[in-house]
Amino acid sequence: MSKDGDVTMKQEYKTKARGLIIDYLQQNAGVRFTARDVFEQLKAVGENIDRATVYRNLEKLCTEGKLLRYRENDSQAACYQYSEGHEQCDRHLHAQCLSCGRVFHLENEFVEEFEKKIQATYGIGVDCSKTMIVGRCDDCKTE
Amino acid sequence: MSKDGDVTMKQEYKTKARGLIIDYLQQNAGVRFTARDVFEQLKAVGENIDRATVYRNLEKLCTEGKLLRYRENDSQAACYQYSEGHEQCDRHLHAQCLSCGRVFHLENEFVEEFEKKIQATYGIGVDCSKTMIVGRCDDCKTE
DNA sequence: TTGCGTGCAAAGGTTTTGCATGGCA
DNA sequence: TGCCATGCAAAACCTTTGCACGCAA
Repeated sequence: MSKDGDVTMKQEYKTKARGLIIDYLQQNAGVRFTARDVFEQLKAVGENIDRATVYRNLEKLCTEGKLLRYRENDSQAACYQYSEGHEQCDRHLHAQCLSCGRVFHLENEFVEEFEKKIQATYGIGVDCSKTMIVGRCDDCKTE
Repeated sequence: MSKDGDVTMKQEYKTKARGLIIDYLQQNAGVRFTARDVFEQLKAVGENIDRATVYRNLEKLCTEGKLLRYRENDSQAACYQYSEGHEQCDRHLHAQCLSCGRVFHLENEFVEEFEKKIQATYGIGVDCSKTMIVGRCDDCKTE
């Protein structure tokens, strides 16, 4: 009888597919992408990794907190972003520019203050991994 | 030659489908729902409104600003919420409990403060109509 | 009469799932 | 050997689109 919270760690293998996908993340750190992007990029360089494999790996990385997943209003596909040096993305809020797609990590005191006030005023404990502040960054405002 | 920004108002008809959909919104004010929910509820009461018609009407209501549309991380389907008395939803932020689905309208001074600080610190002008703070409300924490 | 809204059907894109196979430890 | 990851194929969903028809103004 095994449960999710099992003490024994699930074993993991280093596979070609996973390696290629992680390479993709690192080469595209800070950039928004979809599962399709990964799939097609790998295909373009002659690596035939299956769609399902891409989805399964991205899902896993999200679960581990290494990858940020979110959805944009105008797109059916989920977006992902990998950020080198931000591997605890479930601990702080994020904001995204809907024009250039960049994601900013709001690791700031006033943001924590904000979360506390939301809790105090509305009784809502904010879930950082599922919240995305959306707007437009200064670089894109002049466009 | 007509354009989107035409001076002449597009004509609108009062139709059965639209009436039924607006009824649904009013009966479900403050509740999160999907296009599918609307479709199935109408079907359940014997009203065979087409899926496409539901989508088209919801889309239109969103464009008019009467309806809030957003996407949750874990669902492929878009979510909608109608709020009686909150017809200027593009002016304040919202927070949603991912357990019960309720949406809270953050019409509060400290929220505006927060938006200003985001602008000042990160250079991002927050778009309220596309942002959803996600978390868990007190009522659902005990569950 | 005019033109918008609807129903219908079909297509397109995204994501998941079951199963057999292959490969790493 | 044992078990996880992958590839493959199919299915499930969500959403959009084109077209012809009906109905309100």
